[in-house]
Amino acid sequence: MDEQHANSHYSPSRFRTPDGAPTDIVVFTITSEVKKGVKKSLPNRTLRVMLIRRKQWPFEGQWALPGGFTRETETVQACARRELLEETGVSDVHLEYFNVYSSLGRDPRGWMISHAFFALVQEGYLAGRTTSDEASEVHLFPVDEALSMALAFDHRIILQDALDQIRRKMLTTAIAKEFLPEQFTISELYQVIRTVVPTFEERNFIRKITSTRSRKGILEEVLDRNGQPLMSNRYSQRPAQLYRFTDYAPELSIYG
Amino acid sequence: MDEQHANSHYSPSRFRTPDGAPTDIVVFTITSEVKKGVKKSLPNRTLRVMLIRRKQWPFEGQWALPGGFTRETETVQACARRELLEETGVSDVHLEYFNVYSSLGRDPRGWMISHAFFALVQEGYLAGRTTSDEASEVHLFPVDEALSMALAFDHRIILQDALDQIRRKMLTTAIAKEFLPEQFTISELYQVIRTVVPTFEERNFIRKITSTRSRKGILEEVLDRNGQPLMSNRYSQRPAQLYRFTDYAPELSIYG
DNA sequence: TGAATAGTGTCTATGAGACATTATTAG
DNA sequence: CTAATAATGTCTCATAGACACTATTCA
Repeated sequence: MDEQHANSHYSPSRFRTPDGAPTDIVVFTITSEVKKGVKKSLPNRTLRVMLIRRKQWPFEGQWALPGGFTRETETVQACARRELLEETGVSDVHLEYFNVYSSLGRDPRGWMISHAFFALVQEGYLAGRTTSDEASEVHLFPVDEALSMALAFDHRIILQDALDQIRRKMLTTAIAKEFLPEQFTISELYQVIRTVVPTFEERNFIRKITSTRSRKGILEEVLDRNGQPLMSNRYSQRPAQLYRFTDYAPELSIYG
Repeated sequence: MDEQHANSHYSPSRFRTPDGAPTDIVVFTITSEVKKGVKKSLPNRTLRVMLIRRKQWPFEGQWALPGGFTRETETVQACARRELLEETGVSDVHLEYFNVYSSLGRDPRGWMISHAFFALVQEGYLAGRTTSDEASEVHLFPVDEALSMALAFDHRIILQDALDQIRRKMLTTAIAKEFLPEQFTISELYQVIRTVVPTFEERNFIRKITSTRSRKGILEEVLDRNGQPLMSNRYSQRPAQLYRFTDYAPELSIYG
């Protein structure tokens, strides 16, 4: 294990080294329920986070974020991607590093420096793994509910930080697309934003987002083969124009 | 060293653990030189980064970012703050974590997961420590120059990432204040922004930044004891109004 | 026809952007 | 007076924000 430390100039090996570099992954998803008894209407959407009930010490029986220990053969990003695949079965989703947690005593097993990621996953991708069975070892909790629970380790803090991050990014980047199909209506987009950031409110949302000049084209209209506007009536009587995100990322500034 | 691992349920201890958790600190500063032969005029400003010449293996003799190994008695943030104080003598400056670096083989000494911070320091705070003596072991390089050098480890990548970060933050937050005195003129602010983000250009900068209604007060005018506007003629014949940053942080959004 | 969502008309005040012009002071 | 920076005048057009109104389709 110490073959790489042969060089006598290497002083840090005289000190204690970390007992592990785990990753913690905050998996967010938005679930949709159709309003019952109503005709075609927009679904009720809920921002949820995936938690796993721990089976062993420490924090046995408590809910915790999924994650695991980084191996010497992988980067922390690769570890997060591997753990996400192992625990949820999903790959090719938005997975982003956001902070490190190293407070003393955060893990009774020893000196653990944890790297926290958030993942944004479509509800459909998690099919089967997260039944509504409350006795399950894996469950999707509404974020508000999860924040009020006694989670393992410092996972409540990590969850809160992750939530702050995706709220900021929801308004300043196009990550809303991670919760939407490739083609969507303006109302769907608005609903997704509001589900993550309840304080967001724009009366004339459709005006602003579709006024090409100012937004410079964050969205573009979807056209069919004949160049005609493509509409959807999935959530409404009257068909609505479908849009998709472009690659354009506007630069934000407080100065102009 | 293993007394905390007594519990038999602790499986990760069977695996190899990291050989260290170093921090790397990208210390940015803006140096000013008065234009010679001119009367009162704005100084030439340069964004610089602090590098240290390594004295031992690995990368002996090459320039590297300051930093050091995290101890078991401190968080990585505390480590960064301690190293910054030890290597530059400064405390109470803006120090911010921005990324983790764990690619395989990035450090020939072993499995090192490095935590990267950037610090924003006023030129005056570094007095004495960074003489213009090229033979010194510590030197402030213009950022462009540093990026073209063969730095130790993956420090060129870390430096580039840090630069991207502060460019983004310069435009979306009030970190410009870290490079300015508490009271400053609009021209000084504009110069600082342009030094960090050369592509930034606003013809009517003073109009936008001082139109209270739109900016909702990022800046406020400094008044003297009699409630009269306080002016400065440090850089100009005609005295200019002094401003300071308020606590207001506008929320940015691509949607409205 | 009513419910539900989609989308437009219209008005005002404000802001962005461009450029010319004036103001203040040192030397 | 000139150099150098500070600041305002003025014009046009776009956008924000508010709110009323019309449009489309299903059941």
